[in-house]
Amino acid sequence: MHMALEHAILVSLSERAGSGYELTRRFEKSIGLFWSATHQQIYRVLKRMEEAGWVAVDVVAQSGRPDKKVYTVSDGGRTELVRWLAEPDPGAGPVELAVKIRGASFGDPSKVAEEIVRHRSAHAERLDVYRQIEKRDFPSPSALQGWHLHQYLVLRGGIRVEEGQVEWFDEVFTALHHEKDA
Amino acid sequence: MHMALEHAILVSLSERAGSGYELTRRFEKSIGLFWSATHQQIYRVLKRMEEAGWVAVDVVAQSGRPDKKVYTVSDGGRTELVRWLAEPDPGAGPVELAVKIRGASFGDPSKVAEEIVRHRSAHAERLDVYRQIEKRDFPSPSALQGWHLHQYLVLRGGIRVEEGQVEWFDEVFTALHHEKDA
DNA sequence: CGTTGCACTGCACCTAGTTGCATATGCATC
DNA sequence: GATGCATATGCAACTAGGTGCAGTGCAACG
Repeated sequence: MHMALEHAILVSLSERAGSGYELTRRFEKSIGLFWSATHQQIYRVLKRMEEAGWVAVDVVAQSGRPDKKVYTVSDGGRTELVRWLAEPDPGAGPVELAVKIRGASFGDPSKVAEEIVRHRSAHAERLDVYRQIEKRDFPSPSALQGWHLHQYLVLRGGIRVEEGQVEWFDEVFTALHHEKDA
Repeated sequence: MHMALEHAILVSLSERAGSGYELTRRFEKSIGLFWSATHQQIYRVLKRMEEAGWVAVDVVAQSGRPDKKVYTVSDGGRTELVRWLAEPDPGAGPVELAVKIRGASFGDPSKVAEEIVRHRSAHAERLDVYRQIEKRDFPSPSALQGWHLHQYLVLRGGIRVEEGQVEWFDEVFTALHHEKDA
């Protein structure tokens, strides 16, 4: 699962321009509820993004503080974000999808909805596999002990995670779908 | 979130001895339902573990196939596994905890149960924070549109994930607790 | 006036992990 | 007999990311 920090930063900067330092704070809070990135990584990626022409820098002098480099998404960055939002990514995890959802307004939300549908079915299939394993290997769970019980509990974790994912995807799709109509 | 692949391998090898190749297959399947590791990484870690005296190697000649190196957990490895299973790790994610649960029988299951309780409360707290944000920032979700809607949906994802985690932790704790009595 | 502390950026080094390639054995298949 | 596939191991090079350290500027505390 590659993190695609670039795109998370593009989304965040699209919402509001900011410096590397500010972005670090944001990743510690709202975005970073499920995502973490050190300032180092952010500075490095910002540099790379600047070289790629995805962002523009603006050095801002501040009173009482060192200068800061405020980054803004440039045309190249907007184009890339639109491309990425529309591109199917079978390897994307919930975190990447959350970034796509959060950035949907900066591209085509219906494309994001399509991606959600694809992932919903992938997770539904996996959930099905888990449930079949559960039925086949653990027909009477209350009798389990030791090692077998522990294996069962881990499987239960997988089932709960997938259930949650599928329900979430449904919620997201329904909401995006209704929004389209409005 | 460092993966602690060493410990996952220790657990897997405790269940059954095997070669690097076999471990790679296992990580693709049962364990790797939520965990991935390439053969490269596994070979490298096995080498490191051998040097650390956690595993012992046994070269086995096979008919019709190249030789394989079968790894077994040694005393040093068992000690380390017991230590790791009992050690609290606030930075552990659900994946690491799943490994601990799966390996509980090779250490002290009640210590693992304690760790589960700790994480349960951490996730319950986080869930509470999310729910407060939900109530405060999105009092009437059905009216949301665009960007605000998308932010809300991501928050919903976080809430669902945490809910699932907490429920799972409860299930695990209850099961481990009953097992203790039996 | 010195120290502490925050805002802000950055370098150098380390670890974990992936990708691509190499190599060897033996089977089945065309 | 060649080609391809599965088993089995490994090296070399690369990427992503984290850790440690360092420096600047200014403000507030004592």
